[in-house]
Amino acid sequence: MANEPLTRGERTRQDLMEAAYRLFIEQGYHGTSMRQIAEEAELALGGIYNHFSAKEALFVTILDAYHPYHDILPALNEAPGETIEAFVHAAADRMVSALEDRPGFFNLIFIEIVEFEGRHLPTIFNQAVPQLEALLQRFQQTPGALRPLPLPVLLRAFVGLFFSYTLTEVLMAGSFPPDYQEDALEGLLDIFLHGILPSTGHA
Amino acid sequence: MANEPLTRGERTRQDLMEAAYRLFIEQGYHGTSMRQIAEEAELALGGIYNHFSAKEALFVTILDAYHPYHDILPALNEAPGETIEAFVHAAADRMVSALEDRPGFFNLIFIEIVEFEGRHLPTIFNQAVPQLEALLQRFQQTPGALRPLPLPVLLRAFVGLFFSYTLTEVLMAGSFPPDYQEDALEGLLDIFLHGILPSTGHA
DNA sequence: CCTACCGATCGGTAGG
DNA sequence: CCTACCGATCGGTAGG
Repeated sequence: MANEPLTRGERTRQDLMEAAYRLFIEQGYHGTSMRQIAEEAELALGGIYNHFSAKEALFVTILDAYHPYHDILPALNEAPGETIEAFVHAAADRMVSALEDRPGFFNLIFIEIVEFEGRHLPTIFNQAVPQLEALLQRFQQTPGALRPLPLPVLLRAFVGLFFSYTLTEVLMAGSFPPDYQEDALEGLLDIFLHGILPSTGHA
Repeated sequence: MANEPLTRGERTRQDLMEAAYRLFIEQGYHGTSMRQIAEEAELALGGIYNHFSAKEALFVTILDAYHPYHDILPALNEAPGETIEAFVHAAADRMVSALEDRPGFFNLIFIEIVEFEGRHLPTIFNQAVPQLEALLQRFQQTPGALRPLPLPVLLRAFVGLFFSYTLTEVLMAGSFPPDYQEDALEGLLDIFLHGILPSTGHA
C-alpha cells in the first residue's frame, strides 16, 4: 500500500484501468464502450489511446492486473493455521473476505472465457504457478495427515470450493429458505475437509 | 426425439434459436449481432423480428430453452445406482457426457451473470426446483447412510463439483503435466464421496 | 490530452 | 419473409 507519488500520466493510466475494470465486470467486454470508459475516467475518448493501443490491449492489461490470483493466492498462502483443518478454515475466511470486497471477482474470468474463448488464460496461469505450488507445499507440510490424493486434485478441489460456493449462490439465490443457506460455506468446507482427511477420529 | 413435422414458421424459429445459441456461447451476447444470427440461420435480418421482438427476447428464449437444467437434471435423476456411491458415479458420468456434447454448456450461464447481471436467473431456477427436489429425494432414499448434512449444502456440493471440474480444467489447462490431471474428475468425486459418507468402513 | 472526424456496424422498422 | 432504410453508436485516428 506504499503510495509513491504518481506522475500525472501514471495517475491517468490508473484511473483508466479502474474505470475499465468497473465497467467490464458490470457489462462485459463488448457491452462496454471506449466512450463509457473515457467518461468514467474523466478523459476524452482520444486520450485513452495515449495509454492503450486498443480496446483489447486495455482488457488484457486489466485481466493481468486484476485477476483473482494476485489478491487471493497470496492471501491464502499467508493464512495462519497449525493443522490442515485450521488452515483450510482460515484460508476460506480470507477467500470469502476477498470475494465480498469484490463481488465481481470471477466476472473477469467469465468474460475471458466467453468473449475471448480463454485465449489469454495460459499466460495468466503461468504467473500463478509459483503461488499455487506454495499452496500445495503448505498443504503437504502442515501437520495432520492427508488421505493419499494427487496434489493437483487436492488443489482443484480447494479452488473449486469457491467456484461452487459463489456460483451455486448466484444460481439458487433467493430460492431456498434463507435459513437453509446461512452456513453453506461451512457446510461445503465440512464436506471438503471430511473428504481429504483420513477417516479415523474425524467427526 | 419424436420429430413431429414442423410448420415452416416453426422450422425457421428453430433454426434461429440454434444459430443464436451457437453464436452467443461463442461470442457472448453483445459480441453477437443480429445480422450474424440472421446469416447463420439463412434468413434476412428483418425476418428475425417475425419470431422475436428484440435481441434480448431472443436471448431469454434461448436461456430458457438451452440452460443446463433441461438436459442435465433429468439425466442425473435417471442415473442408475443402488448405493450412493454407485449413484454419484453414474450421475457424474452422465454429467460429463452432457458436458462433452456441449463444451459451451456453462457459457450461457456466464453470459447471463456478466452481461445481464443474473436478472433472468430466478425464473429459470424456479423451473428447476422440482427436478432439484427429486435429486435430493434420490440422495435421501438411496440405500447407504449419509453424514448429517443440510440438504441444500449436499446439493450445492454436488452441483458445484462440476463447476469445479470444468472451471479448474479451463483455468489450469495445459499447465499441469497431462498425466497429473487424467483422472481429475474421479479424484474430485472421491473427495466428495468421502466427504458425504460416514467415516466407518469407507476407504 | 482534446476536438473533430472517419468508415463501419449496430438494433430495429416501414412497407410491401 | 425480404429490401431498403433509420438514427445512433461503435473503435479508432489525424492533427494540433
